[in-house]
Amino acid sequence: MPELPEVETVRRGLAPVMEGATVSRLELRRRDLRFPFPDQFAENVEGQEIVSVGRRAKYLLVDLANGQVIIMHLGMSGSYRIEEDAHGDITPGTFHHEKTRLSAHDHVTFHLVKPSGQTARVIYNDPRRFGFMLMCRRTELADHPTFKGMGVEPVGNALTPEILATAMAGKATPLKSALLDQRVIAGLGNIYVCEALWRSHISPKRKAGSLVKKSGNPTDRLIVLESHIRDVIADAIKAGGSSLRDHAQTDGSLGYFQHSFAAYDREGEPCRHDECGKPIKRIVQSGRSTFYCPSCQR
DNA sequence: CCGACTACCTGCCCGC
DNA sequence: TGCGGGCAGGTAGTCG
Repeated sequence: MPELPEVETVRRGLAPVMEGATVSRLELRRRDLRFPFPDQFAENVEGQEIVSVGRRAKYLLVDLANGQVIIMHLGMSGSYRIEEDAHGDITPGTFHHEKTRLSAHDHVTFHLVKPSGQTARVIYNDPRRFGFMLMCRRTELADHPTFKGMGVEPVGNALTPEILATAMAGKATPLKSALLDQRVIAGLGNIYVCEALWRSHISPKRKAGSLVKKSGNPTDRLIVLESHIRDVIADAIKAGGSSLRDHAQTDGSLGYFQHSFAAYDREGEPCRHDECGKPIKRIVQSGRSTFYCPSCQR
């Protein structure tokens, strides 16, 4: 499911439940997802208060009071759901997990106790198990291999046309591939790259370097693209992300940005640009589907 | 150093 | 109805 807007939506769902709560138990139903869980994972998490739930690119970051941070990635099919007990639901001696109805791909459960004494469970489900959980000290996060060399966020003011120009100057690689490179922009994925290019009327096949002037400055078209990247990400976050296939938010509700797709997954359907209406085409670039309008994306 | 390709894994959808 | 092939939001490792 997840590119940046979906991960941000998940973060916003988890934060109110997790922040300030203490992890009474971390239940691992297998020894690995895509990678083995960290050594002493449960031991390092159990008993800790959760200080905050953050995000970097497509990663969720759960800060613990002991200075460790859990780095979580949802892969392609990961999702979280929250089960909250009403106050007083749990009588002493009752096991929390007796109330949980687990399904086949529920791999991890965070058993939580809020400051009020209310209990809750945050359950990670991931059929394909491309997701993973890592851990490191907060102070070493920036040097962690996962984040070292990672590019800027396409939210806020971090991304600029100049940054894109620097990254793309002289590159013969297709623009689509350059935009998917997490070392340039962190958090863009296949859907939103296609959408941003469509909004910008720019072909995904164009050479990345063709949007940079000889002086190294961004062309006007690159300036347009940069603003559309930020817009489409902001629009998608506002819509609660995109819910494709079985994905849901932490409360089970669905994002609705997929209804706003103009290019992604619309092969053969008419281009939505005014006075175009030509069919959207699907091609494969570096092994992944690209959807675009050959008529008005140049 | 780069870019292209493959592996990882399950489920769904489509055509035969 | 059943089955095989293709495809899916991701990243990391290998190879040229």
